[in-house]
Amino acid sequence: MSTASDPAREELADSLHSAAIHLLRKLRRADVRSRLNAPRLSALSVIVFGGPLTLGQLAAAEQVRPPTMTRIVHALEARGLVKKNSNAEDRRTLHLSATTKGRRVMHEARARRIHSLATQIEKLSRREQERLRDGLEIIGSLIREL
Amino acid sequence: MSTASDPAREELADSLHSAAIHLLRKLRRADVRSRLNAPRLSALSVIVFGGPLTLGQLAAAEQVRPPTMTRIVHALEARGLVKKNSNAEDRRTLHLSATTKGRRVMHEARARRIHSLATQIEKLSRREQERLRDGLEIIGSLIREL
DNA sequence: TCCTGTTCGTTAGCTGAGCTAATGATTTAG
DNA sequence: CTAAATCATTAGCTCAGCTAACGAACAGGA
Repeated sequence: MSTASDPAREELADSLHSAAIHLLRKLRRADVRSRLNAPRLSALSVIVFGGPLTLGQLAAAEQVRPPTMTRIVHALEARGLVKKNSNAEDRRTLHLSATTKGRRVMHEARARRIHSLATQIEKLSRREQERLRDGLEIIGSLIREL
Repeated sequence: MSTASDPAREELADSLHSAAIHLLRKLRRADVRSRLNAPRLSALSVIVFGGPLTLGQLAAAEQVRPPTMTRIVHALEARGLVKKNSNAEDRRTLHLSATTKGRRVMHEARARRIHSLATQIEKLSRREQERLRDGLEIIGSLIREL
């Protein structure tokens, strides 16, 4: 068992933190051509795969406050990627759904965005890809608990 | 060997992308008390550990354009964490170095910033921590190649 | 020596993410 | 049927990232 001051654990946390910063900075530039940056692409993905959902649900899924999501959705709507449907059940809420164009653009942008990453992953051995997948699984659960 | 259209690899790239986004969003909030957000803390760390260096070198190390780094350094300087020393060798450049306060604040902020993360890591089994470290190593090399 | 081109950092000006606080509209509860 | 809660938006702030343009300083050749 580790003690509370285990430096290895802090170092681990630190490199995780650092990796996230640098990875995002890289990916941000990798996708200049697409008009979809990381937050927008991520939100659109949730709408595409998560079916119709309200803005509040989307904000919760993306771990963001509603005002932040309002603006992201507005940008997506302005580009014709997302449709805001009023909800007859509860007229305070919206039903967000992806348009056909939204679906297409999402898949294209996603492919572009992760292309450089996938290219690097391709160079890894089968065993290394295994280890990467394994580590990501743990990181995912870590984030969920945060 | 994987083929170029291996969906597993794209899925891997995608979850890496997604993990980075969500992790940073979480950590951003975790550290409200500290006046040091992720980019500033990261830059200060490089200055503390990387000894005196110029703004251009720092920008390169952080994978950011000079104007971006100019503003980050300005904020650090305004808080008395970093000193800009003129360089006699080449008066176009600066020598950036951390102040005593800068070193102290960096260590404190770093500890705070990764605390929630380290707490979660603490809950992982020894084996899981191993897998996390392993995955991060691969992610690190991936980023370097990007 | 001086002129020219290059390099370094800064400034100006833009887009966009994230937040809190306050507001209007609607629904729910009492 | 009024009061409280909930949902999305607006306003207003800090900050990160970029490109373009610029002044200051260096380096090299006529």
